[in-house]
Amino acid sequence: MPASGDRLRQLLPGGVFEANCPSRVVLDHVTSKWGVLVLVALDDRVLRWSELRRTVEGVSDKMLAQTLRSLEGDGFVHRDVRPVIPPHVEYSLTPRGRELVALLLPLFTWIVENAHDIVG
Amino acid sequence: MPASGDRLRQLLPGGVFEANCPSRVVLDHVTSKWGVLVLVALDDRVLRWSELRRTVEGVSDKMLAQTLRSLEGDGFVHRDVRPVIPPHVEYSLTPRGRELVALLLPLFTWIVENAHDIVG
DNA sequence: CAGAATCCTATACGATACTG
DNA sequence: CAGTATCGTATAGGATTCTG
Repeated sequence: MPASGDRLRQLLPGGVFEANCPSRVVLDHVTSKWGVLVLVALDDRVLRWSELRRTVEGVSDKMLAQTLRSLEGDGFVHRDVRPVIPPHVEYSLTPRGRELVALLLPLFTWIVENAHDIVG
Repeated sequence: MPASGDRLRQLLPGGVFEANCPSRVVLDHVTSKWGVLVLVALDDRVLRWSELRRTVEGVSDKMLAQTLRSLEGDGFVHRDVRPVIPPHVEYSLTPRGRELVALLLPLFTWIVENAHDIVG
């Protein structure tokens, strides 16, 4: 007979709250200031650097580059460089990135829809 | 005939990437360094300060207080103070918090399960 | 166009000490 | 027990400039 709190224990292995749990690293990348926004912006889309820069309003060159490198390093984002002049670079989600964004999107949508009630 | 990118537009109202969109504030609270961890720790549980402190390994007094105040201010967390000595304070999710965590949990679970492949 | 490099600042964060 | 207060630092993050 499951006690309170067991939903968590059923879903999660032990030790997920440990300081050295590898999930903390990934969580930090995804939940970084611009991580969620960039990932959601790439949902079902292929965007160039400049498009991404314009879409995610307020992000600086430095942070966009840093965020994209981090997400690329984790295998969420694919960077496609066309060897032309002027440079043409396209960003898109990898299969793993699509898995992640599929879970991110309901959360993001809920926050968007409820934000006004929450902070207003 | 929906083009690529329309899944996003179907789910989300316009302007969600605008710098002054209120969702940014809520998103920042939830995805703060300790926000997700505290929220998930409270899933289906009522925890006292010291239990929360021990559960979310590595969090400092200051950050736990700050995170809880932020989440309480957004209406995700309920703070129940028993007027006894020594003090007894219990933290739990509000209905709104439970809505949020219901969406957070699949994401968190996926990250935990895949973290090893991603950073390993 | 797509960044890298540099510089600078705000603040997020942690450690410690203290208190009703 | 459940915090607050103070202090110090690291680093996240922004503005600007430069380049293949």
